[in-house]
Amino acid sequence: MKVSAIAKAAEVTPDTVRFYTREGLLSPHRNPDNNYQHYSTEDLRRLRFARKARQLGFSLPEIRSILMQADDHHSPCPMVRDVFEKRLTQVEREISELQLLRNRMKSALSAWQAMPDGTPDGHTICCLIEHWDDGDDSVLSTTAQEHH
Amino acid sequence: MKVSAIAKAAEVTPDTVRFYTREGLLSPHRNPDNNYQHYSTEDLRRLRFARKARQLGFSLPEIRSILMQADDHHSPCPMVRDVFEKRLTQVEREISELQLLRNRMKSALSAWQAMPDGTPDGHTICCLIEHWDDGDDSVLSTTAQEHH
DNA sequence: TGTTGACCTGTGAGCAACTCACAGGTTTTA
DNA sequence: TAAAACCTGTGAGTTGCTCACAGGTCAACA
Repeated sequence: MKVSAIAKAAEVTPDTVRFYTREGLLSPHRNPDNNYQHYSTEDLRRLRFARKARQLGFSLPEIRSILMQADDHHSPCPMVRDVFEKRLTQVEREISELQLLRNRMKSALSAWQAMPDGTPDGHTICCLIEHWDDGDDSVLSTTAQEHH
Repeated sequence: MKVSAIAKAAEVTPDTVRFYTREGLLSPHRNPDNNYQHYSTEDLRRLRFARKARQLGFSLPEIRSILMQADDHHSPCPMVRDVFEKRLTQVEREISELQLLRNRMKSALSAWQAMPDGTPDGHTICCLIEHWDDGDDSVLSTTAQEHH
């Protein structure tokens, strides 16, 4: 298989395939005639595995070490269970932080219903935000940093 | 105020202050004697405003344009209401995607209770992940990409 | 007066996981 | 035979910081 073929088979872009190859997750061989990469069905399995693992929240370095352990005929499963549980905890924390944020946004929004827009007068920039009481319990300090 | 002073007053690091200055959110003047930056209380207000807006999920470009509108004596509030509502929608979508992920992780975890670890045999990498049925409704495709 | 330490300066790289653009070589199709 | 569609690697862009570096400035103490 060439890049586009394996990419289509795993439902990713050719760029992602090339990226994973650079990162050492896939090891195609090269056709000396035209310098093209050739991917085996083994590579396809690895690629699909990597995508599944990504969906479960594993990082690329984590996935790489799982693959390398498997290459050495060591079972990566205990490590997987471990990282997986840590990730689950993380997901639950993210959820509750986002729920907190949502609640605060909703109450801000309803508080704003009553407020006029106002024009900046040199003392206030946007009253909506400045007068928003963030009730900071400092649990949220790193929350909203990673949205799209 | 010098960098460290304004940073402490707004509870951020001096690096963040310098970064925001580079990004044009703050406009200190410079002491020609020693080349140091001097921040006014106006800058402090802007910095605090920016942090509040960040907590609410505004991006730096968004914050910059709010500040610029305010500098021009146009009220940024209508724009704020607009972006804010879009952001709320986004937060709610993120929450439900994360909840979906959490549920799938939990059921995977309990399914794994019964499974042995197994050693890679060339046909399987890590049975835990490979045998995980992701039940992909393609709503999750971009979900787990932005954690820590 | 010297020197130690704490501060300041700007710039450039690093993070994560891609995505896109570029310039050039190859293969397929009309 | 020539255009279209593919392949190659590399380098930069994304977001919001954070950290490192090399060098300049300043206050205090011996």
